[in-house]
Amino acid sequence: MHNDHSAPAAPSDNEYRQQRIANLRELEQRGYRGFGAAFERTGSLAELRAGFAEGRLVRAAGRVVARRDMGKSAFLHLHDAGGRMQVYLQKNVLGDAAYEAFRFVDLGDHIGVEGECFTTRTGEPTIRAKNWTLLGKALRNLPEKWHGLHDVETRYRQRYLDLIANAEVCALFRKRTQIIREIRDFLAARGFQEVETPMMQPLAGGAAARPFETFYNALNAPMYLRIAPELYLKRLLVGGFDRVFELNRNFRNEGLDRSHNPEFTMLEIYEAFGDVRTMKALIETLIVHVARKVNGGLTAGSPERPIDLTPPWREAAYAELIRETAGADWDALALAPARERARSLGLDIPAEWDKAAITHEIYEKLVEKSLRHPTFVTRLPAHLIPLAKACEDDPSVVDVFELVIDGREIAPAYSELNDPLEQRRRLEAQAGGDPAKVDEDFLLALEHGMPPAGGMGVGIDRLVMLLTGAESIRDVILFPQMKGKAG
RNA sequence: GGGCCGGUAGCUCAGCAGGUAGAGCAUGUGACUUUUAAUCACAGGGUCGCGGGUUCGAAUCCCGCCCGGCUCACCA
Repeated sequence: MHNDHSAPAAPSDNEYRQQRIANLRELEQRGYRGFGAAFERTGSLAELRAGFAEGRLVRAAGRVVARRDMGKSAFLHLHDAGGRMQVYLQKNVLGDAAYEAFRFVDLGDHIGVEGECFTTRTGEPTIRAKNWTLLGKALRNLPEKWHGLHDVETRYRQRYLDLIANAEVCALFRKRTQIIREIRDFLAARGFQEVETPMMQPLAGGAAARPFETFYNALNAPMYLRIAPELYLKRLLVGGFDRVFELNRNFRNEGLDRSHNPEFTMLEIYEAFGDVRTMKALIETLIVHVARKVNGGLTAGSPERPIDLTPPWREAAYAELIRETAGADWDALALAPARERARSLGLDIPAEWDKAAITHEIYEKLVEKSLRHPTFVTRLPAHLIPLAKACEDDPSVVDVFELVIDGREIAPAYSELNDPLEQRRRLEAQAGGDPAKVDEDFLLALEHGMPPAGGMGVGIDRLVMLLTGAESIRDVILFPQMKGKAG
């Protein structure tokens, strides 16, 4: 029992909190409301700065993040999500009572001010406050103004502090929002209909992963959080929706690391009468479009590791990439020399592995990681992917691609299997003889006829990592999963 | 799960051949009506992640645990 499931501890107390509560009481006695009502602003701080005009009367609100007190006058910096503005307080302008009361405002408090715009002799656009009002008292100290908040654990656990202290984090999450909006607009403009399918499912299908389990009392039945929306989206293809997509959360009861969070955002797209080639054209156009919109160009990744998204992207067969890494004679090698070849490439190969397993180890450990710029890997071995159609010229490989960028799988796409009899054989094999694990409701839908279709999944968090240069999935999820804190 | 690194004031960090815990910012008091990392003077502030052990004495050494980061492995 490592995790602490008890109720969170009461907030810790300290001298700063006591001091701030005392200041709050002091302000209340002077007629201020500690936690004020709505405050009509002329604009956000960024808008006020953009529309700055000497002598203009404005109303501004924000968090006090810096304060330079000089006796009978003081400078403040107000801060909001998009910008910053300097405010000048003068005793003879505000009057004695309002000026004195301001002594009890702390860094971190939200205030509103009204006053005229002017420029200081150092050239800083500034509001000369005629009056001020308290909008929300802060009872806790903020991270330090200069060094900011570095502690990674605090940044994730108390993201609001990260957003206050680190402007680039704010900018990254704005970009994430923009990316998702561009994707929706792009797909809508091409006739794709956004749909919502169940997140709570009686069987967790459409992928191979451990699901989170819960219990629905009214039905007296177990339920699972979805690991993929795929089987419901295919039911919609049967129903005649010919272009659908869903952009929402999946849940997988697996480990946590730099590229895995138990809940993550997935885009799944299905196009009736298409196949893997229509998906290829779609994803290339989509990512190029989004990169141009949010990055202003086709360079992605981090400055240390730039990625060139200029189309057309490379397309290469799985076997071809293996030969590039393992030798042109790889296909002809017998098991023993193949094992020796793989070991000579630095891989740890157990003696009992067959050649297909060794080949895939080379792909995962050497080939995939070396594919920095976008590459469509096609014609994967059929045994790896049970839900795709076989290639017509070679039944040992399937008609799919995996889009790999910066060594990470960004989007797999298939020519979807629409043969209900074949689908039943594969699902029954996957269920390992347990009929309760076969999604009969899905098979019933398929038996009513699903058109041929191209389908694709796009890991949105990983796409955001690519377009922002983030190195951890935790940097692109506002509230990433963390272990419970004990001790 | 293995290895390595880390957790000290609200924040950023020093201190670790064992000898009563430090700095900067922030906070408090005082001075200052164009500052912007404001400046000047003085002051307060700590369960050194948690629990054991060794020792006259532990932030420091040893053991266990918690949390985080990197990395390898595993799973998909």
